[in-house]
Amino acid sequence: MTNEYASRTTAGRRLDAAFYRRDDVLSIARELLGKYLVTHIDGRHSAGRIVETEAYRAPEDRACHAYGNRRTPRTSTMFEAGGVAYVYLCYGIHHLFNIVTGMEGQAHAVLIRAVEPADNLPLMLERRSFERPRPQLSAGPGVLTVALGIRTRHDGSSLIAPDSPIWVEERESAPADTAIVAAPRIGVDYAGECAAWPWRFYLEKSKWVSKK
DNA sequence: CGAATGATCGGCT
DNA sequence: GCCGATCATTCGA
Repeated sequence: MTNEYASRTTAGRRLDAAFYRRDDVLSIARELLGKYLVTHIDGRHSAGRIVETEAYRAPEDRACHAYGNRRTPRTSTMFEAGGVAYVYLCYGIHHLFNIVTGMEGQAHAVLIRAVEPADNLPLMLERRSFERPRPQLSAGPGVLTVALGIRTRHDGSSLIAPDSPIWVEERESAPADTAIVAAPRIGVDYAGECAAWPWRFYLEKSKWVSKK
């Protein structure tokens, strides 16, 4: 793997429109575990192995920003065809990265909650002002975006286009179903009964998950 | 225009 | 475990 921005060399198979543009966001959230989130941002390459995700699905999901298929300037990205980034500012501080899925008009998305450092660890440490790797480097939706250089300016960015700054690729065989835990999502207590739905998925044995 | 509110994090008790 | 930071977004007046 190279760290040169000019090179688009990949270590695996980039996920395509057919992967993202499916109706079942829960399956996609599961299948993203073990895939690699790659960024070429500010002329620099980095990547992390996805170990924790959450699914959000309008219209019935009260935790989803597009609950009831509510279209606002912010949520419009979620209604695009699958394969683009939905990035928004949370608590005025944190940039949270989601992957839009489904067909155009379906507001479905997968929040990436944690990654294990994969490519260019020194850069990820630098972006977080860390001396040495430890889980807080990239375990959590607000910190992994810092480690990978993702910001709200990437909202709406394609994950499919050949020159896109962010994409996901497959580098290894999928984890066994028994290695995956399904649990309620984090931080959505305001969402009533939806808060209990087990739409959070993580690799049970990973040390890089935000919360067990 | 004013006010409320977060799909979080890190520091402090 | 608790709590404040910090601001774009949203909604209501």
